[in-house]
Amino acid sequence: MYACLRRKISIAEDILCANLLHGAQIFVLLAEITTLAMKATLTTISEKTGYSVSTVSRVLNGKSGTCRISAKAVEAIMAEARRCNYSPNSLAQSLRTNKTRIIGVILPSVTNPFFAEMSGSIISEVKNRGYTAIVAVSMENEAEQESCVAALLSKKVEGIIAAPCGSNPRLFEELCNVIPVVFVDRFYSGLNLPYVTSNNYMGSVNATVMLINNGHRNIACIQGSPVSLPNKKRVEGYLKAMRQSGLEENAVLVGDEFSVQCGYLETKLLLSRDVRPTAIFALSYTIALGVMKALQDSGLKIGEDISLVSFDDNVSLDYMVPAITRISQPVEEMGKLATKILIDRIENDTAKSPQLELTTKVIVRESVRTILPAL
Amino acid sequence: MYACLRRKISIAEDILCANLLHGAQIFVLLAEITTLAMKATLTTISEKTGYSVSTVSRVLNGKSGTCRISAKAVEAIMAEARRCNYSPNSLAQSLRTNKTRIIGVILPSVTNPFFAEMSGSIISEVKNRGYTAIVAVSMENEAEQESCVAALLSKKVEGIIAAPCGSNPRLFEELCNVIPVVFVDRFYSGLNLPYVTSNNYMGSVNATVMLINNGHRNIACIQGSPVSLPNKKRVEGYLKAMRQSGLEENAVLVGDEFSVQCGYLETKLLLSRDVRPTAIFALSYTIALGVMKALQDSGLKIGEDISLVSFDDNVSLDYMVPAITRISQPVEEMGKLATKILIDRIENDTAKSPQLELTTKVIVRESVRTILPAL
DNA sequence: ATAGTTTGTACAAACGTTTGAGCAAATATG
DNA sequence: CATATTTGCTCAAACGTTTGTACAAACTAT
Repeated sequence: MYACLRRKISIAEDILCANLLHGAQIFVLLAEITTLAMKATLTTISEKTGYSVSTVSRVLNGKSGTCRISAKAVEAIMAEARRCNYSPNSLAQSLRTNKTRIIGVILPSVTNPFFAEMSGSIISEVKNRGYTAIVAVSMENEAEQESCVAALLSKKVEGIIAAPCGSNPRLFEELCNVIPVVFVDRFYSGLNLPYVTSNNYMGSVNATVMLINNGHRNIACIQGSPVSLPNKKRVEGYLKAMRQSGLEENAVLVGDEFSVQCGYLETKLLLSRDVRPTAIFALSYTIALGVMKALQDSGLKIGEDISLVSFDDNVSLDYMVPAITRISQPVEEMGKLATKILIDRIENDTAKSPQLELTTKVIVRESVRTILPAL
Repeated sequence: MYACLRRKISIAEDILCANLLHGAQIFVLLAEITTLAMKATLTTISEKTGYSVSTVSRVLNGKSGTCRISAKAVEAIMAEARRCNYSPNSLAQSLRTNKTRIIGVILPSVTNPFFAEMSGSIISEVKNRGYTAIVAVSMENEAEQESCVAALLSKKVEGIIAAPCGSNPRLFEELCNVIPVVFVDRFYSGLNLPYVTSNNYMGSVNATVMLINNGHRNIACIQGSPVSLPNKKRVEGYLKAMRQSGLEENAVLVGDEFSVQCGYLETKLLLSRDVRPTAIFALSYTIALGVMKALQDSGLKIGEDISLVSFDDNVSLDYMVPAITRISQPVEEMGKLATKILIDRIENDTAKSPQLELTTKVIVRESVRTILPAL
């Protein structure tokens, strides 16, 4: 670990041997390097200043006031700490105090733009609160998710923020007996744990109603993974809106995965049906990309020949031709809120653990055509 | 921290009080919960089994073979460890062994798709090697970057992978005296440290030559942050290719930031010039998005009225109309290699620390028009 | 039977902190 | 001047590991 340093010292020693005449000067060099090499601890500071380790500790923790420490001692200790660039050993601190100030984050992915933004927002908020985040990736794989939890626990994280994968709540059911857990985006309705998600149901209702209001009757919906709770809610919203408008007969629900390929294939199939949909509601950004590809293949123009609405916001959707109308979730806010809830609970056992649904927003662009009612 | 558990126990006690008659049954419940509550340590296992802490430690570390431990002891200890769900306390281990098996990652952002993919690849590779990654975000801010380093050091990371921001190498110059450092994507040419980047220079040459071979003479280049080394290399490549074809007079280099806005504004300005470029080379994905927006504003059709090539790959570029020709970097491989180099160096002081440039690839789509030479 | 070897285990120190308790010396109070 | 209080500090234990050393007991060889 300190290889470079050792190398440097060994070089210094070589120089020393080769230059015995200039001993004094060399010693300065060696002293400097040694300062760096000698990782400062309370003990080294204690030895240098002549104060006990406990006094040094209290001074460096700013307890000089409450613990009656002389100004002289404070000054000497602070000076030495600065000189040797002291930084406390978190490991020892944590071991002693039983607080690591680390929180674990489990996400299914970190490249998917939605979760990328989520992780960015969590990392930054966690840091703001003086904690450190360790983010682990489950890859939508329950076994992997379990291994993430194990890894985080052995690092003694004080709490976990998770967008769980799979439908079996067992892991988290046990986990929440050990440390505080907050879900984000996804959650298990069976577990009465705090979560922050967006109102997927209403977002989906709004999208569908918008299409209906624009004259669409045959609206197909391409869903992602059916076990995902947000997906379920979106599907519910779609079906509800269709039913409410007496269009339940026309509802077409296909798809089984949040992927470009799923969007692509399902669109191909939709286009070969007897009754072609006039609008497609893609339940994720990736699915929408697949839809767009398939429509291009068929030479259909979005916003003219067929309409498209996508769930999830992504800056690139504004650069498509035409720009894609979509439902956006307050991703950043979700991350920040989840972090806040978790840390509040860590620091205060009695803090409330709410279950929040933030509102989604329709971002209107040009991918929805208005169909005039046939008279 | 153990609030939920305490609550559960307290509930259990309530039940106990209320049901003294069914004592036996209740005790089982309490025992179960207590098992969970009592965080297993070497000491607890030692007490339960009657073997000393050292024996327990050796057994659980698989040293029973080399340390002559009886099969009986191994069995008893393993059984108890399983029963109480023992998991070693990493903090104590690390404190004792001076190895944390944590590596720090410093990236300028984690939402930018390039770095999102990078972080995903690093996190996964780090985990494969049995380590844990802590990723910190510098937000392209040198002060923040310094605070990231401090945070990581206090967590006693064993090495750092960084895509540094800013142009001052001081921080990393000092850092590399303390722990191994590997740069990824960006690096400081003044520091002789290992890095993994892609051949930005050749990628840029190739892109420019392709445009020239397609008959373009007025090729504008929109750069990102001029202090960024990859940016510099790309600019060099562009200029080199232009010069080599005797087009140095035609070279137009604008821009100063990797952002959508920069791409947008610079394109607006380019279009208002006396000599309009027939092709634009955007040095990043975000810049390309801005370019596309500006071109749409002006009613110019990409691939017909004007050509566009972008640096960086992004799946959404295939869904633009037309799909955008681009230079792709092996992002995932860069992350994996950097991780491998770092961990090899951590585990083996004498491991080599190479400086790698992976090759870029041209992904040909439909955004480049062939201009026939005027005779 | 004696000496030598092997086997199985325990002891104790160390890693760097934090923190309650203790204790002289200095100061204040009567 | 004797007693009480305050001041400024130190001691020592503890957190959960790892690991070098020590040491009986059980064998083996003579």
